[in-house]
Amino acid sequence: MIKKQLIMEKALELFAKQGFEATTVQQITEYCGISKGAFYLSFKSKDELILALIDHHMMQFTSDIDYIVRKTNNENLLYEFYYAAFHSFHQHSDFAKILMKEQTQTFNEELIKKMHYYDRQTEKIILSMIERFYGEEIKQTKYDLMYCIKGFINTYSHLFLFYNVPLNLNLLSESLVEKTNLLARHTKLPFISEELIQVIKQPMTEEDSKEKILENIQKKIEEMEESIEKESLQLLKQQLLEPTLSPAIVKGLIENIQNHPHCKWTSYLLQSYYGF
Amino acid sequence: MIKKQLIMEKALELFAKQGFEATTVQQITEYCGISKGAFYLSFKSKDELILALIDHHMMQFTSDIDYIVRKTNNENLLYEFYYAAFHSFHQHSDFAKILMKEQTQTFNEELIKKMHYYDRQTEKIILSMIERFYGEEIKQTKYDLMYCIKGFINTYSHLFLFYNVPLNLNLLSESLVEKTNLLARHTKLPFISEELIQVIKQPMTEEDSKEKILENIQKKIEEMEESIEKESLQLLKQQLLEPTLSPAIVKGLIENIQNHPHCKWTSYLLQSYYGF
DNA sequence: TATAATAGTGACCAAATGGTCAATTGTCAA
DNA sequence: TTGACAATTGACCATTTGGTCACTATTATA
Repeated sequence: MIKKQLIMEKALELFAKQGFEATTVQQITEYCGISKGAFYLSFKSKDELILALIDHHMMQFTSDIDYIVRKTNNENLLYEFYYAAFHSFHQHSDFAKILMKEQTQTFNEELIKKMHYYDRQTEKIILSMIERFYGEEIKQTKYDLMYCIKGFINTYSHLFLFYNVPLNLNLLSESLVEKTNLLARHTKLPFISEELIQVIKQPMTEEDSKEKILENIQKKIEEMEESIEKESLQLLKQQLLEPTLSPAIVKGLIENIQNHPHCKWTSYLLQSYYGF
Repeated sequence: MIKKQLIMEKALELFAKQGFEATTVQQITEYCGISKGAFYLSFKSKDELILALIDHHMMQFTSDIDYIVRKTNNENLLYEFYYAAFHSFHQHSDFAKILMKEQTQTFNEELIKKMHYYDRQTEKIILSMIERFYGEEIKQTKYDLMYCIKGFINTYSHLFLFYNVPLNLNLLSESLVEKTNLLARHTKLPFISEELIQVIKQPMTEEDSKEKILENIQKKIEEMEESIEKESLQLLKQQLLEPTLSPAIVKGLIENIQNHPHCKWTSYLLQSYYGF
């Protein structure tokens, strides 16, 4: 299990530097100081490794951003969002680079699906954020605004990911807040209509079904020692199988696991599921 | 020579669908209905093919956009720019897809350099456009604006490149003009300063030296039959070797070759060189 | 028609890659 | 110390890839 982590960390570095396809299993094992066989004890294939990397980091990123957006009050909402997003990209710049590089690549059907899935999650978060922040004001232009925000993050990330520029996160975030406000408050001419969004959404099929959440919870329960968090998870599992608890209690239970470092994604899924 | 074109067209399709690395020479030759040997008669290597593709299309794109920006009066400048850019992307969507996919990939040092080079050209064009259009007004924020425009094009291109959405180019362009105007007229808080741009520009070294332009002109002269355009090229070549003509005449000569389908890039280079 | 020159073919090659597995090494309870 | 079990190794394999070249077909020329 610890070996798995070592491989993931080292491989991440190599993938960021050379790209996924261009990095050989040999290189990875050499860089880890292990044998080829040992690699295949931890991962069934090279593909499984990249998939695991994507999952690990995107779960982290998505739940982090979601948490920030949830907990921040309206006044600093946009700023905190941008700050958190860029901070995360900066801190995990190797992963962010992979994300940029492999974004639209086509080797692996499953990988594409995963990317799409997490992309949708991010869009959902951004959308809920601007709906809360601007309210009715942006009803007609919210999809455009969401796309622009995504575009800003993408474009400006390049600056510090691929050039070694000194990064003033504070200024960057403030600057983008200003731009976002301008677009939100004065745009009259949206391009992305509701129906356009429907067309785009088509390819998304995989929903977070109850079964998938249960599976996730079960896994977490198994790898966790006795604690309040574990008990909360068990109760939440029961609740999913047979609803008996009141929403307040459920929310409290989710709150309980929120801060456990291994349950961020689980709590994100549950919050999405229960619509909190 | 005609074979070369066939290969480029067919390969473009495959690259767009599967990516460069994932497409084998075998697949290309089969798709063209030729033998492997024939492929290597036209291109020294697979790398040379992708390089040729990039050059061909980026020269086209860059000089087209530059021409549009030059010839359009201020009133419709932004609109025409966006329209032309998206129109070009749409018409050569296979190439645009490759551009997106291989954007930040690292296989080939030379390819990266090429991409950077054309990227800088595009930035130059956008910058000159907004400087002309907004004047002093955006002095402090022009680099941010330029990045946002690039970001808009990137972000919104995805919509029609990777999803089959019906495309209303007119609406899209108008919508982006509105956004651009908002950002240009009201942004007070730039992020990208002059010195930041200098840091980024560092890696660009390859300038369009006189020698490179001469080389290009010579090639065009050789593959051209007798015509006004050829004569103009010969005079322009002379002028580069030994300046004797007045600027007005030079400008006229460039004008002459402007419309020849094979001289668009040459005329772009000359205009850049003479600062017209 | 004969000859030369050019274009095109596809079997073949060396190198590299993801993945396997018999053999070796390490661990630890008895 | 032993021996059973698990972890680890790296030589090995099948396959694929970009690229070559001796040979054939076609076209232009005399």
